[in-house]
Amino acid sequence: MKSLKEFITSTGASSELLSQLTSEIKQKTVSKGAILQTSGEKWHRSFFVRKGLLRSYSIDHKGKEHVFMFAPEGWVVGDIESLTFDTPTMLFIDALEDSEIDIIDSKNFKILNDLPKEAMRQQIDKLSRRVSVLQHRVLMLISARAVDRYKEFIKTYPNITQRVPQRMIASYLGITPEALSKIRGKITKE
Amino acid sequence: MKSLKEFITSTGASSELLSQLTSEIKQKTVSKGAILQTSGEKWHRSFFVRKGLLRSYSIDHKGKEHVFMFAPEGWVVGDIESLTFDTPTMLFIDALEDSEIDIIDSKNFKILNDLPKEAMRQQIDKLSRRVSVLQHRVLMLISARAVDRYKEFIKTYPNITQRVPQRMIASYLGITPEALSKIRGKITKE
DNA sequence: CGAGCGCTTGATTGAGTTCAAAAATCGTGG
DNA sequence: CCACGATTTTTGAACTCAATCAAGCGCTCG
Repeated sequence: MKSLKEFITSTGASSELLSQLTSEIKQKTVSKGAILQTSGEKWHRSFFVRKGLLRSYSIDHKGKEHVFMFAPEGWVVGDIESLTFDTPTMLFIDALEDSEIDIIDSKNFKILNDLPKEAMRQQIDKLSRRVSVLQHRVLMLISARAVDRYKEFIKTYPNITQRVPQRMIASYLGITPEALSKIRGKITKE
Repeated sequence: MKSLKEFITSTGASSELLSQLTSEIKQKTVSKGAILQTSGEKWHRSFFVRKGLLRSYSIDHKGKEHVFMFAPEGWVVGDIESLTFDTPTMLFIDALEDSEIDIIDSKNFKILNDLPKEAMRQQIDKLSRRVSVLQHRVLMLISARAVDRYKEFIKTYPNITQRVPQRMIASYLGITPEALSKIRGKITKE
């Protein structure tokens, strides 16, 4: 997977800007289980996944985890809310596999506003894609039964389905691991 | 409420660009119940609400409506998915009140890419806010009971709560009108 | 090799749905 | 401005899907 810097280079950023980025985007290797972000604080960084798999999730007042998203190769994960509005995040981020990541901190995020228009256009495009995905997920959550949400998930993310424990998929779908297990049982009988 | 054009003027767009916008952003008055967009087709326009209240929603295979969002004054509503990826939309849009709107069609959306950086930055900001809102909603949907989702809703959108029929709020929350009615009954008893 | 973690399976409980019907509210024509 | 029909909300009973609680199995990794 290309690094974030390579992506940005392709947008025609000035070499001056690129050298700034070089010094501020840190490449890092993390091992499975590593926690990259905890809730309750203001975090001003996002993670670009070059290799591996990250996850963001919240923990409710009962101590229950709720998976917000999985981020495989090429994805960016972070808390746009905390980042954009400078509020404490609700999200934890950890590594589900040994991963290679680029860490983009908020200074860079401000730099992103000095990027060429093409890079901004890409940013708009990425955010639009994100909105689409979330829109789709909201509609599924308010309109479809657990079975159908699961079927949709394995169809949309067959790759992730293989790499992630069932209980996390259940969490992503908004149901308990037991419920998902039973759903799977019924589906395979069909 | 300022018109969309006024917003764009404030970003320092060239007068040339503005005259283009003048000819392409159509101001319109629609009355309650008017349907502005239907699903199944590719629509390349968004609606900026200057006054009134719009709603976007999907209809499932059983003919049931599912409210995706409410758009009061100052909001933009449309299907970013259809718009960005040129796919048929799943969303209907209609007017819940007599409304004054600016219609931005996809040509203008392309023009938006020729806007000053400041306007693009605003676009990024708006999309980020949208992502935040959706993120929050997803987390509520997968982690909270109907009661708490409702309490959150009236806290976040007290204004909309007054202007919209219960059944649509129920739909937005992903529950039936009957369930919401019972929840309200219990809450007021407390 | 065993302890713990994750998945399964079953029994029970509870939140929310469905169906039905009454009560309240809204909108419209007269 | 009132009255009436239509829509919306409320209430209730029976049911269903998914949560909770609990126990057993299979893996793996320490």
